[in-house]
Amino acid sequence: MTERPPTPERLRTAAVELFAERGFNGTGIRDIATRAETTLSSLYHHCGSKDDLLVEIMFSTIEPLLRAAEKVRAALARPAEQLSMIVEQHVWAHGTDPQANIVSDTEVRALTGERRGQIIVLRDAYEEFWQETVADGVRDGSFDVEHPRIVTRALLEMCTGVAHWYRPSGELGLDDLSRLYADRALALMRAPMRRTDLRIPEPAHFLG
Amino acid sequence: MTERPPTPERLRTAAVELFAERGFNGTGIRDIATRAETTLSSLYHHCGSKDDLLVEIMFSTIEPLLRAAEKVRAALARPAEQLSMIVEQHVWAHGTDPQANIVSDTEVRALTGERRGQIIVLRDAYEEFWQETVADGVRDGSFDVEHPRIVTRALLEMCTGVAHWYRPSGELGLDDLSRLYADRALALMRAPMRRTDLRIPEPAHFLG
DNA sequence: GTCTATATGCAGATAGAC
DNA sequence: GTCTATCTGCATATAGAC
Repeated sequence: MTERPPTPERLRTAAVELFAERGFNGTGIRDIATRAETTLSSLYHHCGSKDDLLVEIMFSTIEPLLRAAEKVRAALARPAEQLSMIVEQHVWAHGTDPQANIVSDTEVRALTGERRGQIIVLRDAYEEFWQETVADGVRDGSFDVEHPRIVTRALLEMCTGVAHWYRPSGELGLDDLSRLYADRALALMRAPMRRTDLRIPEPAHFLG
Repeated sequence: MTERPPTPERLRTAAVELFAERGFNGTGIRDIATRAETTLSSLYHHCGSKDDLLVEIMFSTIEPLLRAAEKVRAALARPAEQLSMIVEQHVWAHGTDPQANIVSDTEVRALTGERRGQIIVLRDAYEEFWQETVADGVRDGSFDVEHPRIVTRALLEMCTGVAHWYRPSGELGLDDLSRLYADRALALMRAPMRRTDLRIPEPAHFLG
């Protein structure tokens, strides 16, 4: 028999689902408590305010991706390998937990003040890994891109979009999908090689 | 001297700005009336309910893009030209009125029932033009894509992302940016030609 | 840790004068 | 067409018993 997860976990899951479906401002704290099969007081006891809950979700979603990107740049040598790897990680993460990633990507505007700033710093640092990787590839001639900052942002948005439509029941599994995106990232950069020419770890390798 | 626009226009502009900045559910109807320098009753008089206002914004934003895509397929012969043209239109529109497009792309979830369905039908019809264009290009050998439906969706999301960061003061004007995206769309499809090899109208040509 | 009950304020929407 | 005043309900958050 499958046990019911503990209350804090149920609350977090319910919040992620509802924030993703209806948005942060479209979700009431009673909705969250009800879906988690507990009470309002229990929510405040475990999670603090509604804002706290959102920040926790965002932080725990973005931070592992940032760490994984750091590891990629330390572990892999060539820009094409690095870019493929961060693309695959990103797509894999967005396909594995689309809801948490939708929330992290779209609800920054619901935050204000210092906490908003902290999340934006995190997100910008993450984008900067992509930017540096592409810039390296342009420098060493692997990539052929005239406006690398713009094209990199375009790539990032293309990969993030996976969270909006991916379903495990679709035509591709998540590993194949990740490789497909990595291959198309190379195409976007007009790189001479294909994804199949590269040997890199599985998407989840650095996301531990 | 610059005249102040008429009340209905001021209300619409204020709603677009606020919905884009704070989201539909994060915006109060009093905020809209205040920013438009009028009153709550005036808002209801001109625009109907808050939902009506959102639907009107979405419809008037998506519908011109849909019509323009129709015209492209009727006016241009080759898939590479068609794809470049719809990419440029899309990027140009998203750069020209980023806020209305952000609202249209992200606030569908705020609608319910029939009106939600109508907007989704419109949006899906629009995406289908992209899908058909890419499919045609794969058929006639212009494009080299294994999973065209997935890659097309990726392309669409990449182009839509422009609304989130483009500012006229940036490194590229809107015409150059549109051409850049069209060129990268061809790269994404592993098409043999570049944007500069094609002769197509200006981005706004079919958006009249 | 979880419950019921409640404080407080703002949301969308409308009435009716001018 | 635009105003002021107001109806009604739900939002976030907390108090205090068990």
